[in-house]
Amino acid sequence: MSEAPDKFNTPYQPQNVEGEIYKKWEESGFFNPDNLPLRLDAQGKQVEMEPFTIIMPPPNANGSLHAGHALFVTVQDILMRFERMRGKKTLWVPGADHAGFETQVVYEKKLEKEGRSRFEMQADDLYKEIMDFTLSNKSFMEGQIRQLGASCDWSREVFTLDERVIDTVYDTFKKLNDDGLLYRAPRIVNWCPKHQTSLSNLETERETRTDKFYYLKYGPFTIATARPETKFGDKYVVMHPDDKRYAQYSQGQQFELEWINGPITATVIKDESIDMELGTGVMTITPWHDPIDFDIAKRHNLPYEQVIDWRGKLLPIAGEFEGMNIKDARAKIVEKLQSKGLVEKIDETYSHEVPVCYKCGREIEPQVRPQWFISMQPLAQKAIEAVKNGDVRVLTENHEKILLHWLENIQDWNISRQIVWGIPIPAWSRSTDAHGKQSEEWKIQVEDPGDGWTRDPDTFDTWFSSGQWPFATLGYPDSNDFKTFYPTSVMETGADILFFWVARMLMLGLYRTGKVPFRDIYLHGLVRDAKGQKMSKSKGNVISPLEISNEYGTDALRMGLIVGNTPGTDLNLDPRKIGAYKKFANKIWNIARFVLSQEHDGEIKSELKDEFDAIAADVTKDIEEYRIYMAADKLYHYVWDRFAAEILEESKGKPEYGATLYYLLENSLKLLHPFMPFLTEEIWGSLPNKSTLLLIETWPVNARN
RNA sequence: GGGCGAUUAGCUCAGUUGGUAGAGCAACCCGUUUACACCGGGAAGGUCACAGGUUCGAGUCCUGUAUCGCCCACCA
Repeated sequence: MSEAPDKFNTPYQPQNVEGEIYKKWEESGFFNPDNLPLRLDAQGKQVEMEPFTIIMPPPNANGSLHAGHALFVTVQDILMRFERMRGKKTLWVPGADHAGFETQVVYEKKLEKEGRSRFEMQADDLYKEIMDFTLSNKSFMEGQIRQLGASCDWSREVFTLDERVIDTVYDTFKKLNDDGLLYRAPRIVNWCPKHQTSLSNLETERETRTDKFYYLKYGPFTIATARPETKFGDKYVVMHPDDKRYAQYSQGQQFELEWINGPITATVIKDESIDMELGTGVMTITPWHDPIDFDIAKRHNLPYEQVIDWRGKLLPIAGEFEGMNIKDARAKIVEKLQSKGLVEKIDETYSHEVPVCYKCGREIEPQVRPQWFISMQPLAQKAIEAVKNGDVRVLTENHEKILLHWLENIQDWNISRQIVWGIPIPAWSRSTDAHGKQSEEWKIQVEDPGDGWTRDPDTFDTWFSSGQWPFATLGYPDSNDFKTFYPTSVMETGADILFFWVARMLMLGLYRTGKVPFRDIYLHGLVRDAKGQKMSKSKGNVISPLEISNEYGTDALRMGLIVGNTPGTDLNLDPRKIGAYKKFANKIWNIARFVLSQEHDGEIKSELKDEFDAIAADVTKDIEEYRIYMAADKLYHYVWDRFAAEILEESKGKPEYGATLYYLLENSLKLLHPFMPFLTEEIWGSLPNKSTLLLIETWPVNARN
């Protein structure tokens, strides 16, 4: 009888081995594709290694990793370890995201707690403070990614504010300008009065509200509005040209009327965008604070005037209401309208949707502000083609539909943000006075053009730079890495950032490099709590993956995140399920203990080998086709129900099984390694005659091609 | 308003191209004969939302209904 090493006398204790194992892997250098051992064919000739690349979605360096991070690290690590063992030249590029607005919001909350405010700080000081905050979070976060077992190449780690990333972003901005796809224009933007910045459409959410709907007398008309506080400057009344009720009024006709702060002159406008069914079929317009009104004003070349300031207070145009917060002002204004007999009726049950800031929930105040916009349609068109002709494949099919639908209805993208934490926009302006006409001249460049020029104080939307991540990280256009590893193999990320990030990467990648940035898009769903509720701090149901890892072991956490989790659908993370896989880890541990106590002599039983090889082939196919949840489940059942429960029991007292047991153990460890890397590596080190790491062992099934 | 999805055991969910329903947890009975009590054995539990259709055969494909959910959108 052989003896299993002493460590097998106690149950498997992940906390004792994981740190050491990770250190061994990292020090081996094999996370770096340049150091991988050469593969030789049967004739001893060196085999050309096919690249396999994943760019890790860079976690926001503003806090701890959450369950979603643990999920993507696990999925990607499984693919990387699988392909590495299959002899591919595997590169997994880790990163960290400065996460512009997101991080600034986190930092502002911190400032608030300290009784400070960013609006009282110098931009440079604020920037420096957030940088320190971000960098310390970044190194903290890197430790957590290691704890989850990520076999990524730390020597190639990229931060979204690295110089070469910024340079790439600047080049793209300039190219967009040169190609006529960039414009600066006063447009209605989504303005958050709390955060004092504009936001893209994706950064707003909708809330259904029941508000009062006021029917106001406007000269001979009745207009309906939910926002009387915006109506001070309304001097145009608009109706549909075909509306018979108002046929007697003609375009441009003027009339006098008594309004909130006195008599005004109004003008009739006919516009086909008016819905005759809604309200009274007549409305006045507030072009500065409403997108529809803005479009009407633009079509008819009407002036527009700001009524509400950037902090949500009324401007002098409001007369006696100047300086009031719009919320407080509404009731007072209605009171005054009522006293003047201008309120016809009030509908108390008007239900509508209002846009709110996705961070603070405050109502968005549409404001006109000159911003940088990208004309998205030409970019989207290329992306649509790439999806349709299969250059990029989307998992799953329903996400492909969602993506295409969004791309087909794309809107121009506002990439200016009025925050300091981000990449400064490389644009300079000066006003010129040509022929008595004031106008603004812009230059797109990083260097100061000289006297009289002022730099745009805004920064880029983070997603504009993130959208260039795959080619920026790989050193487009000249580096060897770019030539070797681009297009990358898989983009694996959350379905919730399909539009924010994946779609933008696809469009900008195609635009800059002419190639798709990734071949496959693998989207995972949201990680919810055991009951299927969204995790949130306020509910107190947030499950920290690191705590789970400490309690049950990283391998158990990984299995719990994978099994039963089909791509694209949400996953409920139940600690009890993780507990089940902790038991599985111990089961494998004890299988090893038993097998190591046997002599490994004799013949390998061919029917058991064939049976195993069939499972191995099956599992291989599952991983190749991204059914990793199924591969993990199959291994679980083979190892427990077949190998341990039947084969092992059958072998007791029969020494001729020795070689078979070793064969099955060794190869099971290989198959399990991508899923449960720590445990399998630890056992591998205890097998006789094993001097190399399991990390770079050869996968038991040949690659398909 | 438009789009996408879900409905399978008490709970949470799998079920790859259509071929007599599966897991984890919970609940029930039994068992400490040296791999493992982080265990073993056994039994129980589902008209696969509903109604039609295609098929020799449907949880799986098609149509409709109901309920739930998600995403997108400038209705005053």
